[in-house]
Amino acid sequence: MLRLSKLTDYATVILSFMAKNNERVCAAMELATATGIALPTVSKILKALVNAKVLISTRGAKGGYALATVPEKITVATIISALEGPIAVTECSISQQGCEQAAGCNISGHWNVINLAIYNALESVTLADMIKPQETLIPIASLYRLENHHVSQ
Amino acid sequence: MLRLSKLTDYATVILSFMAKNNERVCAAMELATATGIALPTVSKILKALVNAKVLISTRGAKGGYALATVPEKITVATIISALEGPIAVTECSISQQGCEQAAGCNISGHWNVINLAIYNALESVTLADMIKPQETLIPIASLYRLENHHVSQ
DNA sequence: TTTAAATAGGACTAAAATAGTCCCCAATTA
DNA sequence: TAATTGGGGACTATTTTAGTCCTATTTAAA
Repeated sequence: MLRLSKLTDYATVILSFMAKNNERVCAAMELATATGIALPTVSKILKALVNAKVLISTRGAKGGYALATVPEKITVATIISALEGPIAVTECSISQQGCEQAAGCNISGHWNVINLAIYNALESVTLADMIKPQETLIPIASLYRLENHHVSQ
Repeated sequence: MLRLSKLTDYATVILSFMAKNNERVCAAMELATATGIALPTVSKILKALVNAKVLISTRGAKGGYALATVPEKITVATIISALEGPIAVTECSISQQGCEQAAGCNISGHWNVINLAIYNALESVTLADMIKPQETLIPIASLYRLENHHVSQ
């Protein structure tokens, strides 16, 4: 299904909330309450986002988290990478030493093309876009193409 | 990491082999031998591809599997959908009834934009492309952007 | 008509990845 | 110095994925 993890999904919810309160420093507890996500989970996500330099943290009383930059500069690609590592659809795209199927497989170059296309798509949407009211909502009809290919497995 | 399943990866290897032997009907056993993937696993993948109408099967002695159409018409998006279901990065993109975070989350429309971008990328590469010798190999340098965002988690 | 070869379908087990929780430490402020 | 807040990492539980196996069905050929 080519799915993102739940944690990544949560991260966008948390970051969206923070973007709307742009100036403020938010404590993990506050974010947990605001989003309805359990505190330990929120903490885990925030730590990953700090490591990826998406957020800046302040320790101690009155501490908390704040966006490291403006929402316009935080891309979806960055958020996904922060929680899931590099964006690559196959293992062999990451480890440079090719796969065990080397005999039958010489298609890694093509996966790279696909990776790049996906990366560009993810890089083109920012946190600022995500908190916009959905004027840009796309017509339902165009989504049916996605469903057409579903096969119960 | 936004990763495809191993089975999907195997499927591209199997289909690539078949595309190169275009005319022939291949038995599961033959494909297992050619690709080095275990027979039961190959079988499972072939069944899914038949369900998705990517392959046509013939039962009985001298039976086997053949491509349902020319490699030019089999897209990566179709192959992925066959093994993993619809291409959608978040749960809420699939079930139309929104998520539990409804209060804090009104970004599903934006996920849909992302889904569509990814889908288009996957739809633009065909099985025929994948079996081409890699004249189109992209420069290593352009991939470094992907790695930059890696964060150990 | 029988036998062998092959797929269909689904149940089942094993392995791996993900999600979620918890604890103890470090830093900051009042 | 006490209270508050994040940092880091270990740990458990859950879910998903991978992989195997069994039985039925179909077909070609002996």
